Amino acid sequence: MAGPPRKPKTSESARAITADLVAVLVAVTDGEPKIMTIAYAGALPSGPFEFKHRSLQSGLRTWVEQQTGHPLGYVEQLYTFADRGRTGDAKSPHSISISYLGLTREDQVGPGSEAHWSGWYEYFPWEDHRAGPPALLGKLLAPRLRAWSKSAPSAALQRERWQRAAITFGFDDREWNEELVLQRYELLYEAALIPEAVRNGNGAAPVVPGRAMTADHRRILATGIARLRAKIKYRPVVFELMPAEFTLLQLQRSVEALAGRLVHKQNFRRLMEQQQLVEETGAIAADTVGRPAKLFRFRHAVLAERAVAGTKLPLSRT
Amino acid sequence: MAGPPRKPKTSESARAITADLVAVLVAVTDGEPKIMTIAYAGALPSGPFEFKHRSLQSGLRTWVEQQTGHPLGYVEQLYTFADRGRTGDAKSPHSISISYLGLTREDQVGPGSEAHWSGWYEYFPWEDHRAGPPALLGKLLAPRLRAWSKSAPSAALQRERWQRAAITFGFDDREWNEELVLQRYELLYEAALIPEAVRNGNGAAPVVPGRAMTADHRRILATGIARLRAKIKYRPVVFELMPAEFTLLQLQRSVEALAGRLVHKQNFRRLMEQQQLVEETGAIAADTVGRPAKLFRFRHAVLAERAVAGTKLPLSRT
DNA sequence: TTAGTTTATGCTCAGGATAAGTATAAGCCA
DNA sequence: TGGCTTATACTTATCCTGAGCATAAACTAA
Repeated sequence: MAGPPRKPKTSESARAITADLVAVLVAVTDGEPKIMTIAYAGALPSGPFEFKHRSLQSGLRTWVEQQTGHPLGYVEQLYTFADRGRTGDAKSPHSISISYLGLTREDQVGPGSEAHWSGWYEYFPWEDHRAGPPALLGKLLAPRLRAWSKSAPSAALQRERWQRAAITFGFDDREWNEELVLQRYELLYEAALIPEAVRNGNGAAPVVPGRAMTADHRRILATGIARLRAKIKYRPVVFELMPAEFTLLQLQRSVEALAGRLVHKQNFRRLMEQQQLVEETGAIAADTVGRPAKLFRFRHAVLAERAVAGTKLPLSRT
Repeated sequence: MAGPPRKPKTSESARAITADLVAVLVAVTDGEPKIMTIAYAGALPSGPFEFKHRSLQSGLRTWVEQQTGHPLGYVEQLYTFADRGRTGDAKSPHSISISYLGLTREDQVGPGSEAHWSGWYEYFPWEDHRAGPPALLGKLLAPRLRAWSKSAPSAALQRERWQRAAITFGFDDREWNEELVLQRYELLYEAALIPEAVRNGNGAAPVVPGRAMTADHRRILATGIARLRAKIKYRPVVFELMPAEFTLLQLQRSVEALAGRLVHKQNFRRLMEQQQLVEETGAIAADTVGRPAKLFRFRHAVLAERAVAGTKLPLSRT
């Protein structure tokens, strides 16, 4: 091991990169899904990963808790991105983004910082089907995507494009699949219908409603929403977004907020009951309209009792 | 923007790290699931991520194809790890590992290199339930885990430990859940029953069968197996592991190899049929025992026809 | 006081999916 | 020819799921 001191390995530094942590922090307030944003709602909170952190996850928790002043509950890794030119500057240090999904409650977040809660449907207006398919789907997206399909060089490609659009957006009487958030975003990106896709010049292409974000943050957000929409169907994660006590309707509204579609009330209750995910607190909800509802709490025991709790959602077809 | 030339930002380099790509490459040959290994079956293939690669995924494809001499089919990101001390050497450059799952066929892999195909149940003997629960489950694992449970400081903790063991391994007449590969590995790790957990000194603790791997490669493998076992149930990915033409029994055997458990033959065929995942080639399989079977091929059209193809598996309870 | 509105909660029903079993067909080989 | 193996068709019982009907319990406006 002894020997002449060596020069620092500069060849190594050619491969050196930096790592950023990006968080999709979700809360549901008054039946609306929110995400934490910075930079005037134009970016997701992110910070550098430093090696004083024990692990990626603890690094994320550390700075999120610094920013929000409150411990983070459920955390799950989403995806790692590292496309060259992500930052648009070839000279800038190359960076890898490791994204996470985190669940909290809005009222747990302290003041200060530039953090801000934004409704997530501001970024994806076409994803909210709680009041039926949004008008912009048929009025705006369908014709634009049809035009994009027609612009393909061959007839086969034209059909393929429209088929993809129809499947992901539920055109031509197909069913709406709320989990295809990312596929829809990527299709719109490919069709150059959103600002991120036409950012670097290329003229001002026609653009569809929905707020944009820096870099690929909106793509990360789409990934997070898709993951969460899939997860609530087989894991009891909704409860991370609920207060300690809640009525079944409040719980249902939260699920509907995330899924972007309505569920059948009676079936939803039947499911909650037979899976024993909740238990009555004995109290009755105050300040409500209509017949008073029982208050419930999450049965934390289920997490220990079974490994996978199938929290199926009775989604309405209408 | 003009001004005196600045010194290179050495403060930045404090955060500099390197990124490695690690691959779980899966094939199924003669009804046995295999993974590609290097270093005498003691490590997963891995390589540095360099920024000449356009993206993480293309970086992976590039060096996998260099090593195996054949293009890679299905690829999916698994997880990104970055725990400090992963390498055990605090002075070594900090590194992030981004792991991928890739599906191929063994016969597509060219010669040369130190690559080698190993049966994945060599690393996880307790995961193969095709011939019923392995003997070592009741004979070895149950008593060891029972002892570990008993060694907990409090009665409550003791109960909790055994409950976790029982749930993940299916003790006490619980059902075996083939998807909990990672949870089982991590439990054994926590109980210090596998070499990786007692590697850094700590004396020679009792150890359970199953080949170990360098660093956290066996954990990554467990992640990959778990992901694949979950995925075959709702996405038609098995076909990536099959030759162009196959009999339904061969297809079934591949699924069973991955899932580590048997499926009901008649129901399996019904499912394949009604989901229209395969179509007859018209030919009949040669060199078989028993009644000759029709040959089938994957209907690639389904990938375009629907977004999510529910390839449910009719798993046997017996 | 009553009709109307809102939410809560109990119950039924039909269709589909699923697990499992029975039965028969079609090859081979001793 | 009988026995073995695999292929393939069909049946049955059960459970899950979506959907709707009906009733209860509060409030409010006429």
